[in-house]
Amino acid sequence: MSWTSVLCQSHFLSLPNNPPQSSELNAKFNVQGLSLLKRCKSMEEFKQVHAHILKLGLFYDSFCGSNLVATCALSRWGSMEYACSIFRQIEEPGSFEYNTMIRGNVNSMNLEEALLLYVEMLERGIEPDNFTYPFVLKACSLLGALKEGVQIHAHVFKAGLEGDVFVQNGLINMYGKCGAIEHASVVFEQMDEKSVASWSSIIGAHASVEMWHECLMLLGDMSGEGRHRAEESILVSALSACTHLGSPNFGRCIHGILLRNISELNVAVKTSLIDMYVKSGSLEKGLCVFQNMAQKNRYSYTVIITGLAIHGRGREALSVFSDMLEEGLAPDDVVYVGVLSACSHAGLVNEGLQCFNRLQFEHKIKPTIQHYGCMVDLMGRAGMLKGAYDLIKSMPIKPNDVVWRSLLSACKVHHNLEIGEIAAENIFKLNQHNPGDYLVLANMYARAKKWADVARIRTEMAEKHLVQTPGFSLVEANRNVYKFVSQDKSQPQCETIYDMIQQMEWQLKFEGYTPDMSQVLLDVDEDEKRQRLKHHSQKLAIAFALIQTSEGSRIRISRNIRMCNDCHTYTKFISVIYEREITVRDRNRFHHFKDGTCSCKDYW
DNA sequence: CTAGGGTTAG
Repeated sequence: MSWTSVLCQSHFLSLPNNPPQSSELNAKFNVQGLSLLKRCKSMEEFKQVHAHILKLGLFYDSFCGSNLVATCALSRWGSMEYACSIFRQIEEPGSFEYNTMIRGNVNSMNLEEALLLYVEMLERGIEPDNFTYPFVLKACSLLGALKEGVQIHAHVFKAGLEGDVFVQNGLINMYGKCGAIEHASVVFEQMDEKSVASWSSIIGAHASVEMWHECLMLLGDMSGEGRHRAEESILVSALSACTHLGSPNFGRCIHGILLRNISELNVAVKTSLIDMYVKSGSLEKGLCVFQNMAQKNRYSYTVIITGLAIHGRGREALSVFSDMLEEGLAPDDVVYVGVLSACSHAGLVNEGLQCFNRLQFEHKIKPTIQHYGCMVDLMGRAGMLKGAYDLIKSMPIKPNDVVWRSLLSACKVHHNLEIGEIAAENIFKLNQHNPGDYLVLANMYARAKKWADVARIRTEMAEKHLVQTPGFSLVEANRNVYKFVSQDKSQPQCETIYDMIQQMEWQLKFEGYTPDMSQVLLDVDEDEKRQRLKHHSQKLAIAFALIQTSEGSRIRISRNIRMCNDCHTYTKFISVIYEREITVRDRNRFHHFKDGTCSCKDYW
């Protein structure tokens, strides 16, 4: 039996021990050896084949050698170290060998190594080609190495490859990941022939620097061109844009596109969908998608837990969290932010404290500033002001304005001027000068009848030219969004709205509502205060929606700032009197008013 | 004669 036929029988263990003598046989061996190589299914098997080839003295055939490296570097079971050791034995590696090694290193995230190989290649006078650049660019993008990326871009020009579509895509990604979005756009715009990958890259790049509006514009441009159909990755970026822009209508359109074009949505897409629905107010839709997911991962659990949290459904959030642990998924810091904020929004003090302990001691996560923020919030809302303050003082990281602001607003709710002053002072010390914080402090002084301090704060505000951003409420009706500010008279139906307010007021009184003026900051008499309170933006928006939308339909309102206590109570009454579900979204969470109660259980 | 190119969520 000749040795070649033994080889053809495919088992390397039957390789002969005597190397063939003639060069013709040697060449034949390479063909057989190669097919053998390619059939390897594990590193173990591969090493044995390799040993045999070495023993047969056939290694230095460059074709076979290259394939050895390629197989070892690129297959799923490959080992980069081993590939490297073979690579280093090749006397004159060419661009194929370097490309292979660079790619293998990028795949296994040895990014610096990949770049070093690229440099070595240049030093040895080996010309990188159109397959080299996409990989080294990817290494730069994963490293966020803008400086190196720019250099490589220069090399691309020198090599005359700036028109290669794959190189261009690589450049767009590299610039995008390094945050140099203008450069990414320049490359993109200069492309003659854009591929779907180019669109995906440029849209993803805009998403990664949070240019949400541009994301959606680009998607529009792409569809307008009509040459490429949006694929999953693009739509994930677009969904994320909708979520951040709070644009549920557009989000629903994208859901439609997905359903029409893609048969089975992947985990990433479903996760973005859930996030979009939940953050734009449709918790139920989000839950529905979540429950229909065959496989879930950390991301999916995070969005649903965070979603339940912002809707005030703390208990359910905790139960989903325990499902997650039961599934064997390890929680990370982000999931815990969701869990803790769920506790804080729902007033689950003991559970929150317990989770904070588990996070540190069971799951060995170092609490971040956000976790501390949640805990301060949790304790503060529950009236444990001293505890919250002590926690801040004991933090191993420097507290930021967000943490102090949580404490400040807790002090406002629980009327603790002493700690409130400390909190405010610390915010100002961080060079944060938000009119809102000054006003909260002024309000607390006013309540304590410390008029001199009120005046002092007001002068300070004037000196710093701080003007409070006016609160507004957005409401959807007749497929349009209408904006109301307090005391708004700019709407054409203004009179009807104010008449409606009168009518509502009458009914409210009948049901036992009394205006709560404690949060009106203006220095005016009681009558004037009462008058002002009546026409807060949210009330105008509700009146408008009651007139404009069909009976029994849900009213959705978005606000830029928290609503005052009075608007909260008022809306509860309206929900029962007019039999409407009303959803109000403020900066942090959703309030669902129904049958006279709010999902936040007056705890927000 | 060889391998190979982009991207996705909290």
